[in-house]
Order: sequence, then C-alpha cells, then structure tokens
Amino acid sequence: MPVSELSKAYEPNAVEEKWYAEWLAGDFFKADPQSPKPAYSIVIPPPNVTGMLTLGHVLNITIQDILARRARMLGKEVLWLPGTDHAGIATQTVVERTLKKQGAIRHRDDLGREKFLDEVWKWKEEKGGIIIQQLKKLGASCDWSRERFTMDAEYSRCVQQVFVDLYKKGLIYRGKRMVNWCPVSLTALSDEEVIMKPQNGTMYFFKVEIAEMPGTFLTIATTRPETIPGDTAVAVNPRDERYAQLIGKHVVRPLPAEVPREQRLIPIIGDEHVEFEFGTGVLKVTPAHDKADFDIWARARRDGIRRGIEELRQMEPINIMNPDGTMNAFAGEALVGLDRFEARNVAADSLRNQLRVLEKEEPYQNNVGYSERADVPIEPRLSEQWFLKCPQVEKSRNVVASGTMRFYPERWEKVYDHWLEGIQDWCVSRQLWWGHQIPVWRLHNSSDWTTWPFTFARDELPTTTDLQTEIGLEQSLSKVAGHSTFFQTYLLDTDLDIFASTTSELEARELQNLGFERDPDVLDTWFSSWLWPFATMGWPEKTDTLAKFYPTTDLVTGPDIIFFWVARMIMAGFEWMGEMPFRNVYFTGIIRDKQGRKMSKSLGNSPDPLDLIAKFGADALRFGVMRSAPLGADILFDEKNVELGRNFCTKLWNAARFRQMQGGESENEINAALLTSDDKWILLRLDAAIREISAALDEYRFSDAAQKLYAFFWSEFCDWYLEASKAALNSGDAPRKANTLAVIDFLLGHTLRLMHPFLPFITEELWHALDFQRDMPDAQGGRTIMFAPWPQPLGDDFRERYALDDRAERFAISKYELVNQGRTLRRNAGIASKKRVRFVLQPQEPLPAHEQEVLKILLNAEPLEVVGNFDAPKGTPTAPTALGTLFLPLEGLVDFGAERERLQKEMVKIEAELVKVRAKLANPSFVEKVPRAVFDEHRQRESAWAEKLAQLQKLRDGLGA
RNA sequence: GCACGGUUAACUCAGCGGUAGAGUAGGUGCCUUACACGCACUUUGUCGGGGGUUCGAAUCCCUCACCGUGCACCA
Repeated sequence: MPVSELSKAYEPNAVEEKWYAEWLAGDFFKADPQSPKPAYSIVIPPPNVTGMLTLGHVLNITIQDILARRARMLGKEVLWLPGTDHAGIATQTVVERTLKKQGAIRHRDDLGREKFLDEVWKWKEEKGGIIIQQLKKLGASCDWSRERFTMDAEYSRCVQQVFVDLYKKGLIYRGKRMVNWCPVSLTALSDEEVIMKPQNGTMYFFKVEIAEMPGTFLTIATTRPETIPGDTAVAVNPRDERYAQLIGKHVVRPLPAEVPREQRLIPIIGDEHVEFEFGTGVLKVTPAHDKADFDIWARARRDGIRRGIEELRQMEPINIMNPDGTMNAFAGEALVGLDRFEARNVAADSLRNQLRVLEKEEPYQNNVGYSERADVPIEPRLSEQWFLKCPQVEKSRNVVASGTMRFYPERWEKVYDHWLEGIQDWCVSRQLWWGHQIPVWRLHNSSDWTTWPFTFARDELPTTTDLQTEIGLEQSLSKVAGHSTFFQTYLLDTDLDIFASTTSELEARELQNLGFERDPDVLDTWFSSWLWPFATMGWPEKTDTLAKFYPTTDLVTGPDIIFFWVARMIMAGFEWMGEMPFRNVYFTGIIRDKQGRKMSKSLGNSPDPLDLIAKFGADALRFGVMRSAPLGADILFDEKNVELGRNFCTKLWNAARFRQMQGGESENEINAALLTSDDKWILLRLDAAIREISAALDEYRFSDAAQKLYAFFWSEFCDWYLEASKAALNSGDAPRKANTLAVIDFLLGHTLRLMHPFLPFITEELWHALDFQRDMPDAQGGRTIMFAPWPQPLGDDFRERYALDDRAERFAISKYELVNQGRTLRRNAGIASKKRVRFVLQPQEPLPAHEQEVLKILLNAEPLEVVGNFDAPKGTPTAPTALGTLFLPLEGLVDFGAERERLQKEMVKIEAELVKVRAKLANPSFVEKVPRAVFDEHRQRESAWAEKLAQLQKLRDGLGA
C-alpha cells in the first residue's frame, strides 16, 4: 500500500504550500449555486483591508474553516464568502499618519480630498492583498472567486441605494444634535464608538453671586471649569426647598471675566433631573458641551416658549470650542487658543486666584467617554449630522428572543435584546474622506450646508414650491432629467427625493457640471458592513447565489461587534431581504496573553501568527488555538498550546509511518472471526469518539471536539491499541497480521477524516500517502479528503457483524488495568521500563495464547509465566486484578519495607472509600429513599472494595510484621 | 446603579445531584527497532466564605466576598 515513503519528520511548510495550491487548482472551494446538494453558507467578517493577521483572526477563521470543511464532508454545497472592509476611520488614520511620517504632508488638507483619496487607494492596492494571502496560509477554504470589498463599485451602489431607500421611507434625516465628537479624528462618532473609562480628576466648588440678592451666593460643583463661559443657565431641582424660591432669578457667571457683568447674567431654572444629593444640588448648564445639559436647555426653552418667557425662548447654546478641542473666542481672553485640558487648569486658576470664588477642590473619579480609535476623551458637540432611525427593530429582537436565530453562547441573547430595547438613532455621517460619500446633493451656493434645507421636523421642511422659486430648482432638474435614466428613478420621484440619489462616479461628475454639490461627508463604515450578507451575493438583483445561499447558516464573530455589526445586519436582512441574514451566530472569546491581558502592540504581547506558522505549521497553530478555546470563554494564548498542536501532528505523522512500515495492502476487509479483544475495544472507542466529536461540533464546542480527538488518538489509539497490535504484527501469523492492518487502516481512515477540519494539511497529505483516496469516488474523497464523507457512528449491523459486545470490551479494559498494575509493580521495584523481566500470572480463567502475547508486550515481560497456581516467595510484589493475580518475582531482591509501604498506601485509600460508602449504606433514610439502582450500585461498590482490601491485607500479612 | 459571566490540583480548564477529572507544569526512570515534538510510572485538591434544600451538593436555592464583561450614569 505505501505509495511514497513518509519522511522521518513531518515538514509542514512544504506540505501546506503544496496542498493549498492543489485545492485552488481543483476549484474545491468554489460554491455552485446550481448544485443539488443542500446549501451551507457563511460570510466572513471582513477584516480591515489594510489589516494584518492577528491571533484573533486565527481563531475566527479557523472556526469558520472547521465549519465549512465539515459541512463539505457532510455532503453540503458550501459557500464561504470572503472579502475585506474599507474601515473608514482606521484606514484613513493609518494612511494620514504614514504620509505625515514621510513628511509628505502636515495635514490631509495639504493634499486635498481627491489626491488624498488617491493615496488611500494606492495604499489599499499595496496592502489590501496581504491579509487575504495570510488567510490562505492558515488554510482558509474560502471561495476566492467571490472575494468582495466594501467599496467595490457594485457594493457602493448597494450602499447608496439603501441610503436613498431609507431616506424615502423617512428613516434617515438630518438633524442638529449633540453628537460624540472626536477632536483628533475631527469627526462625529456613533454611541458605540465611545467607550467609558474611569478617570481621576478634580471636583471644583465655586460660588456665584445671585444678581437680585447682592452678597448672597450659590455654590456650584463642576469637573469642567473651562466650560463656564459656555454656561447659559444654572439649574436646581424645583422640589429642592433650599433653592426653589430662587428660580427665575439670575446669577453672575464668573467667566469670561472681561465681559461686562450684565452680559454674564444667566437665569436660574428649575429641572427635575437635578439631583439634590449630588455636589451642591446646583448644576451649571452648558448646552453646547454636554448632552444632559443640552436636554435641560431644550426643556427650559420649550417651557419658555410655552409660557411666553422671552428670556428662556431666546436662550441659545454658546459654543466655546473649536472642532479640534481648543477654545475659541467665546471662551474669553484667558482661554482662547488653549487646549481644553490646559484651559481647565487656567480656568480653575482664575477662579482660585483672580476671582477668589473657588471654595474647595476635591479629588474625584468619574467616567469619561473616550474615542475608541483615537483614545482621547470625546467632546460632546452640537452639530448637524445624518441620523438613522433603525428599521425592523421589533422583528430583529423577536427573531433572537424566540430562538429562531440561535446565539452561541446563549447569554449574548440578553445583551443583544437589552441593546435593541434601548436603541437610539444612529449617527451615520462621518467627517472623513475615506468611505462612501453620502449620496445627497444640493445646488451649489444655494445655502449653507449646516442649515439648508434639512431640518428634522417634517412640517418645517420647505415646500417644493418654495424651493423652486427660491433656487430655480425646476430649471436645473429638467437639465438633469435629460442626462440619465438613473437620476430619473431617484431624483424626480417625489418632492423630497430630489436631494438623494444613487450615483456612479460618472453621474456624479455630470451632476457637478449641472451646478449641484455633494454632501462632503461619508457614511459610517458599518453603514456598508451591515449589508454584507446579501450585498456580497449580488443584491439587489435576484441572483442564483442569493436564492441558494441566503440566509446564511452560521456567522462567526467577536462579541465586541455585536451592536456595531451583528444587530445591524439582522435589521438590514429583514429590511431588504425580508429574512434574517443567518441562522446561528457563534461568538468567539477574546484572545489574551497567558497573564490574561489583552493583546496590544504597546505591550508587545501579541505574537505574529505567521511566525508561529513558520515555526510550527498552520495545522499546529489551528489545533493549539482551538484546543484551548472553550465556548464562551476568553482564550489565554500561550505558545505552549501551539507546541502541543505541533506535537500532535508529529504523533499523527509517526503513527502513519508506523502503519506504512508494516507494509501490506490496505484493501483487506476486516474479518470478524479474527478480531481480538483489542480490536473490538478500539472499534468501540472509535464509535464513541465519532459520536462525541460530532455532537461537540454540532453544538459549536470546538475545544471539546479537539480535546476528544487528542485523547482518543493519542491515549487510546496510539498508547494502547497500536502497542497491543504489535503482538499480532510481530506474530508471523499472516492472516492475523493482515486483519490487524485492516483494523488499523479502518481506524486511520476514520481518524484522518475526523481530524481534517482541524488539521486540513497533514490529513490531506496522509490521506494520499496512505492511499486512502484510492478506492473512493472522485467526488467523495478520491481527489481530496475534503469531500470524504464525515464518519458516521458504527451502526447496530456493524456491531453485530463484528461482535462488538460488552464482554470483549470489558475484557480489554481489565487487561489494561492489569498492565497498569504490573507496570506499577515494576516501577516500585525500581526496574527500568525497558528492562525485560519475569512476570507470573495466575489467571482467573484460561488466557488465549494471543492475549498472553499482548500482555508480554505491554508489560515488557520476558518471560510471562501463566500458571494455575503460583506459590509466591514471601514478599513478592503482587497485584490482585479482575483477570487474575499478577506477581513480579524478584529473586533475592525483595525490599519488604517498600512493598509493605506500597500496600499500606493503597489500603488507606480503599479504607477511606469504604468508610464513606458504608456510612451511606448504614443511613436508614438512604436505604429507604434512594432509587434501587443507586442502592445496588453502592452495595456492589462496597463489596468490591471490601474484597480488594482483604486481598491486600492478606498480602501485607504475608510479609510479616 | 442594573445585568451577565466567573471563582475546582502550581497553571489553564472540564465536570453541573450519586466513587473529584484532563492537559500542562513538577518528580523519577528510560535515546525500548513509529515517535525524546517520545515512553512508563508518579505527587498535588477545606471544588471562594457562610447558610439552606436533599438520604446525598463541586453540582440546586439564598447570601456575602473577590475578579471580569456589558449597559446606564450626577454636574
């Protein structure tokens, strides 16, 4: 059977390269929508196009590859659709930083939008393929012919169409609101991109004079004294008896100090949201720089309008900061131009030393929102942005809550549900250049972007007639209409749609020529990612691919993007496909270092997966990571795990070499009549392994499956079965030898298939080297193990045909127990394991010659005397076992003390167990209430131990005192 | 503050109502003709604390402590 002789050591890198090329050449990863096979599909979470492979990717990709490969073996038509994400902020930041470092620019404005974007595209062309190549090194079996990028022309078209669609439905609107502003990236962010971090700061207590009551002061507590110039009111709780009577009066705002006093008078207003207990119960209201203050301001203003209080109606937020977080002129002479944190100290200082109104300062810890990307505190900022009222929220909640879509592990369902329950409108516009430019147009110079023509309340919108008269719109539109059918669809639809249009680059240029100007902002990256499951399959066309593979089967991703991505894909799936995008979501853990810290560049604790592949092989890396990645838990990465994976591959390799060195044909049928107890035992263990591994994979318990594979193959197959098989292989009994080889081949053939999803390369290599492909049909393992059928549990007919009964299994187990005992005796007597030594066995029942041979090998006994009755010399190390009594006669070498000690130790253990079980049996309520089977089991246990104890006692007594 | 997860051998974790387990690490001996990336033997546990339910609890309930994560957040 051996086709080519296996080299002494496994060399993963050459083998991996060879087989990956073969798989690609054979088009084995390609998905055929016309296939009659049932579909299995999975879309890759698209990595950042300029990203590099991390261990997080290794985990994520390996899981998907395992799912895809197993699905192929289960006879499914598999689509694993790959691609990359343009990753707006991340990519733009990287390119900008690089250009700055090269000295090419100081700021992106130096280049201008178009040239800067050229640079980003250049960068993308250079780096964009890298991560894809890295995924291939890992063995990812994606259909590369379908690779997509979120800024492909067709994909962009989808994004625009979706925007216009939502706009038409009234779900997208432009509004002036408090947004999370990143002063470094200079863009608005969504709530999800803000992470709260505890921060040590200072609470400043300063007093302000009540204008109407000279000499009377209120004390205000704040952490941000630099925003005092932006205060437009002071709020107290109207139910707070200390302050309620002051509502309607005014205080003198201390800053900016140079402004005349009368211009610094701000009203005291009442608001239920002010807490009595916190600080002094008096809150400064800075509506332009704090979300909560903005709401208080809005309520006060509404109240003013309702009650006709002119002062409140006219109260306007004062913006005292520039977009980059420095203070502007409204902040006053002392602060203007300073960075916000510097300004804080300066403001505090002037309260303290110049104005002398600072009463006290206390160290204070509060939570501050940080920009996820730039890692600086975000600045709440009043700004005009595009918002989306998320569609299909109820359906999206329900599909998960009802269990129609399953999350693994389940507990993420609650997190997901909770988020959807309190979902806020999504700020989708970003002040960046890299991304999908918002498909909204206006007439050039017709007005200012920030105010025209969109306001959020529908009734405030200008009418079509207004617009037509105001800006001559009709005239321009008629010009547009003649140019493109595409515009007609979206531009001339209704009076409101005139501003939103899907446009190709060419069309955009035409619009520009006609005097239209496009919104310069781009869309949040996730506004394109949320379409990934169907936009990659040809939507909005009704493609074969969509028909066959949508909804997808599994999604594998990290829980950190459950809101960013998973939830939104579900909403999008319902909105445009009318169906959920995937049936199951598997959330991986986060990879940490072995001390439990997150992987990070600055800590230098994040190994390069490619180095690991070069050192240990891709299979080793995959196996090592999967074996230590339990469902739902974080993974503490340790290179030791990869080493273990490598060792496992080597073990597999050597077992295959062992098989190959025996020669002989692999086509032999197993002959039931010649099966030994070891054969039967290992077949039953294989059956159990198939069941357990299949069940584990069905439930996404990958580490359980990997551990079972490891334990089964190493301990059961190699350590016990292959060792025992040497008795037959060395026996010179040709039929027996052939039969043993048939069993070994059966085991290897099944084991390789069970391993293949985890270890694709080495299993493919051995599949061919051991010639397993020979008798398989082309489509089922003849060309590649990838399509070999997934092993099924051995059926009843199989068990019957090969007489795989409990009796043989129990005998084998007893035999291995006996071997363990014998090895312990040998070890205890200080005999080296390689030294052949005389054992004597006094069996319970006659032992077949073959079994004697097996025992001889496993015990490394020479000779093994099997006798009816052995009169052991006093003190001979002796082990009573189920198969009989085993002696290790040591002529003249007996160490009575050591042997007594060994027996004593064993007896102590057994006595302890006996005490426990007897206490239970002596308990009347135990006897009364316990189920019969449990009771019997306890009785059996008791008598077994008692017997064993008696035997040991006898042995010990035989040694004398 | 609310919610979720965790606390089991030196480390990482499994077990989730009926005799405490695995891998790694440690110890000892072996380069035994598939494999030293190996083989054999072997040590180690108040299963976080307290209370309850039960004949019986690592396992179920309550409570406390600590660790982690998510959400909310008050100046």
